Amino acid sequence: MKKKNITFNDIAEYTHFSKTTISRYFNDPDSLTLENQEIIAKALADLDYRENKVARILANGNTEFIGIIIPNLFLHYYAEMLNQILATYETFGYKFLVFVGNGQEETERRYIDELLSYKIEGLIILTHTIPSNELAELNIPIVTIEREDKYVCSVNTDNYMGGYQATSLLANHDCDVIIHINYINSPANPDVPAYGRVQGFLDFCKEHHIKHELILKEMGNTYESIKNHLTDILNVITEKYSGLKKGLFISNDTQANILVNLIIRKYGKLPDDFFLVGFDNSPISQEAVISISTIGQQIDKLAYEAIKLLVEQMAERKKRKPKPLEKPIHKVITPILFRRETTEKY
Amino acid sequence: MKKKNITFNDIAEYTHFSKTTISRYFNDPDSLTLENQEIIAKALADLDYRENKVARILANGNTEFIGIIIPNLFLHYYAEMLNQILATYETFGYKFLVFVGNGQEETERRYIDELLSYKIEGLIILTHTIPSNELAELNIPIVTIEREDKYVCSVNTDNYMGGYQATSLLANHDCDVIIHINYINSPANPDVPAYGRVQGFLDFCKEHHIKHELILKEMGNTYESIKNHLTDILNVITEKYSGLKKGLFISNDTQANILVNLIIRKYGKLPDDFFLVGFDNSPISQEAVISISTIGQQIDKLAYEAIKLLVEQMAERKKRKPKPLEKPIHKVITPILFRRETTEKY
DNA sequence: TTGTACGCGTTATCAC
DNA sequence: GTGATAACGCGTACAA
Repeated sequence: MKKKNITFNDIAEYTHFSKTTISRYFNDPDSLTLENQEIIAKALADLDYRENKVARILANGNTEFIGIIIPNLFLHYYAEMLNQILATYETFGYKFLVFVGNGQEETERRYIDELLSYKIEGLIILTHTIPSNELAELNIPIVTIEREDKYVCSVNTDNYMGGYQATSLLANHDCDVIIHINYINSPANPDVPAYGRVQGFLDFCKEHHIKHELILKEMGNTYESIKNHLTDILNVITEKYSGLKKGLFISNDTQANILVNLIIRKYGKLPDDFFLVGFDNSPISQEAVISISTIGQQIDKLAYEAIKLLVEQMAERKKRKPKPLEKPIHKVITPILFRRETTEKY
Repeated sequence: MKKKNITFNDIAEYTHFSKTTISRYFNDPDSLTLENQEIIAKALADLDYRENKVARILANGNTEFIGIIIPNLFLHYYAEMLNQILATYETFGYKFLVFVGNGQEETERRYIDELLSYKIEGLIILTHTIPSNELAELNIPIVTIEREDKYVCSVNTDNYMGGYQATSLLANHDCDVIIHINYINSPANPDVPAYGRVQGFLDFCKEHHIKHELILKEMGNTYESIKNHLTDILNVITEKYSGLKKGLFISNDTQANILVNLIIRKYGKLPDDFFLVGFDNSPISQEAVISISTIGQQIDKLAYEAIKLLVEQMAERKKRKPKPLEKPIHKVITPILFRRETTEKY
């Protein structure tokens, strides 16, 4: 179909060099004389040559592809993470093949197969679906971000410190009782990094002998569902801890915002006995009707370190005598506390 | 490096068939006897064969790659659009190579070159950077979404209808004056689809002889900057149209939400003489302290129709005698009105 | 139904 | 500095 592609052969004929020399022009130009470089450069322009990396892949095996499987782009956290990951192209030059997981193992296995068939050099996993021991068996450089990571390399936020910091902030405001609302289903799943938030909360409260309550509740994915659950929780708390200064540590800003709105609609303002800290530093935390104090994950750093860790593994693999990692590397990124109106009042 | 890859050759040796037969097993299995299919299937499992699509690309030219250049993933609109585009993998099977543009033409040209070097079969453009006449010259199937599209195929929301609907809703609530706040810089750039919103607003007001004002203002990209601009606008409007029922049509939900919050902080509630409609149906419009009426773009349909239109072009190109489009196809998707508390009150 | 031989566009190896 | 030739792994006439 259509007009023939210009290849090294055409350039070679046109310039009376060999294919090899044309190839060298791209991969090791200094090995050619300057004038020959110019001749070839001119030929490329004359013939309007466009490089074909697919052929290069077949010849040398380097696709420069990284595969990504991400749970969704609905949550700002994931969208921003993907954004930051894609931005590393400027630094590392790797191209990204992106799939959005749907929570079903079989589907995600299909995605991984598809990615492998394109000879990706490494894989970034953000979904929680496939256990890390299975991922490890893929025998390809892998880095996970904020998920169960026992058998693979990973980059995570220091969730424990985040939980500790959030609780500490509420304690500093002399809250009589501190309540942590988290959506993780099981209280006993320490493999999920986000569980660290719970532990940080619990440890701080115990160490400082602060009255506290842990509310673990799966609230569903729709706004209505979350709102209804939080309405119930708000009513219970208000009654149960009436007269006490209440510190609320909510495990993400979306829910924190919904809770703040419920409070505003109930009282017209944030009552003096309510203090609130979210998690994530989503845009919503800043743009809420009352700006929300929150623990921010350094998404740019998480993304950068993840790709860096992946690139290192990929580079190691290309050596003649690659030595595989003895055990997975787990990097930890420090979270940042943002003090806003829900704790500092206004 | 490492253990050799299993290829069709290995399978052929193992099964005493030829490479061709193995190839046929994948591309036209029915041409083999059932028992031979089973023999090969077993061999594939025994040797743990993994297919190599890169080699297939080189052989038959079909990469099944689509390139995407998107402005950012910060705005929910783009994140959701990317999500819906990626989701079409299940329908059409195309894989996506994604780049985030940064507004600089040179950078985006580099991205396009890189994409072309991987022999993408089609290109989806959401950035506003490179003019469509230049895109058209790439001589590859292209579909743009909600951007200037004079010389290329595109899918857009019916922005004119959206603007008309929003204004109509405000008029139905007997607003004395309707004000449209839009961030597009120039009032005279009808090539940008979003300009249709302005035109729809103006036409409705003129047809129905409604007092109106058009506020076009570049507000910057930071929350602080937008808030400051909107604070000024709110003060001016409040004073200028004191005593009148005011209908505000804001060109996106993020800004609408910030404006609602400013109003709530000023009055504690949405005063009876304020009515408000946003645009986009972002999650924030539903989750705002007072849920915001808005014009929703059918992002799923936009994405699906864009890929469908692209796939059709790509298919046409593979025919022995492809006939190029005489002129670009522009599809239009109807927006949907969501009535919420900022107009229906509560 | 199955096999042979060649092409896809580049890189790697070894010569000169 | 430069060139000839063989990979890389699969698809596809054409033949049998």
